[in-house]
Amino acid sequence: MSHRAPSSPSRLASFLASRTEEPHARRARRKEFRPGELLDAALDLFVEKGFAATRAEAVAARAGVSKGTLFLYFPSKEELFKAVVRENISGRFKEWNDGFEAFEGDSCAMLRYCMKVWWDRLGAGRASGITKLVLSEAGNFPDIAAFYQQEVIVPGQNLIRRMLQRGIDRGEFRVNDIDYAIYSLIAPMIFLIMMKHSIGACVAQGYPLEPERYIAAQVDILLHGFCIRPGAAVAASGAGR
Amino acid sequence: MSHRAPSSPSRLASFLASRTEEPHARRARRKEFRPGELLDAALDLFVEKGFAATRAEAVAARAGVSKGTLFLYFPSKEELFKAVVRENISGRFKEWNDGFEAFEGDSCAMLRYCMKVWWDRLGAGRASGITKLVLSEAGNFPDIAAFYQQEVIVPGQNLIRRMLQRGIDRGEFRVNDIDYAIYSLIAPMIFLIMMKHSIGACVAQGYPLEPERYIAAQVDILLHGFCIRPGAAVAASGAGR
DNA sequence: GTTATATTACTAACCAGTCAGTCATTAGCA
DNA sequence: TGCTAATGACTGACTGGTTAGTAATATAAC
Repeated sequence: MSHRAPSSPSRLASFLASRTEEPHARRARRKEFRPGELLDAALDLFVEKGFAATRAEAVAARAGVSKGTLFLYFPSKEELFKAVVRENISGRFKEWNDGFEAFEGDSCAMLRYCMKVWWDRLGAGRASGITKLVLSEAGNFPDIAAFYQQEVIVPGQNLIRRMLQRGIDRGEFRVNDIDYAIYSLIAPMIFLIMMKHSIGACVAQGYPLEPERYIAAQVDILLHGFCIRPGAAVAASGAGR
Repeated sequence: MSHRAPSSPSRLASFLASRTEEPHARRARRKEFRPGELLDAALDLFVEKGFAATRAEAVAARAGVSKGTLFLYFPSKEELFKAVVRENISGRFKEWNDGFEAFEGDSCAMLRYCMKVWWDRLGAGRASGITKLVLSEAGNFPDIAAFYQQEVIVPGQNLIRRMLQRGIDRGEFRVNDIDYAIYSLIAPMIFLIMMKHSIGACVAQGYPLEPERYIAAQVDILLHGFCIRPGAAVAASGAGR
């Protein structure tokens, strides 16, 4: 239990390092690695069980330390969670913004590209479970909701808005109500996240919802709604994948 | 606390009845009213706090009884929850099916009509909070998830599928992938529910998401994607509202 | 007075966060 | 090189508080 094998590359590195240096170290002093290992364990458990149902002791155990050590590095469960969000989501916005700024090509292709990038970099990984967690437990933890709102939701919506605005400015998108058109992109993403981390993950359905196929279907419909020349653009970008 | 004023019409009726019949009845025997009052209180609290965070004692207190009485009528918290679902959701499917069967008119109008009916009868009320709850806590309560799956999700998806099939059969909808087109309808509904009962309800945003406007925007985009003659149908049904 | 209904007090089990103490490590010294 | 003292990372029992469900007791209704 306390000497379980690590599952991620970064954890593997420090694990092997500690093994070779100190073959039996049950109480090894590894100050520099603890925060990262605790964050990694916390992400796993928060995604699996949610915030309220994740026990601090379980996080510590998964990181190979005792509960006391967890509270040595993070002042509370809530601060631990915020650190997980910063590590896995908000800290990566700059990279996504740069990718958006650098994009060249028509806006239909950009929309399709963004959905794919979103899935590859966020949706498909563990981090999307954080979004599910926040939506699920916002009502019971208003501080977390407010934190997530300003740290993730506001920047995310700004990015999508600028993407739509680019399409309008270039004369490629026909959008009546830009404030609500944003949700046409967000809703399918949120739904996919909920399916992946909720009902879809625990009920043995006959239909496991293939993400790529789902995204393709949603994007096709969105492009019919947004694009001024949908037929050409949809066919072109569809062939490009 | 135990004699708080009731907040819904049905509860008001039984409350007044008990007051006039028995002016001081602290321990009145009202066997026939208890289950309904408990279910009503449970719906309120489950929607407000979720399943895990709702305390059995709070449900009992809101219904004006002690905790022991709650367990006299429902063998466990989980059975109480299932009874709430039957009372508020699965018990109403027949009515919705009948409404669908009786619909006359083109399929674009039907799609628009169904979204509106869904919002008026389910989304706008307390019952939509149950859907949010199940999606939020499915992972921690697999029995509840399985129950909801067969009791609500399967019948609901069947209804939507038949609606799309009707559009295809009548030559009004162009749908490539009917299994995934279903999600194009479900995703905006689920997203709206999550906004209403999660982040949207607890964070003081500048944008409170007007449901009717949101639904109108989504339906317009869907009709552009589905309808074979979107221009005419969208304009016509849009004018009809 | 009997019975069905309702209450209260209880059990057993949880869990975040604390703190007094342990022990691996290292700095200082001979 | 070998010994001792000081450090601080780490531990786990403990506190104070929580809650689903039960059992003994009380009372309303007939």
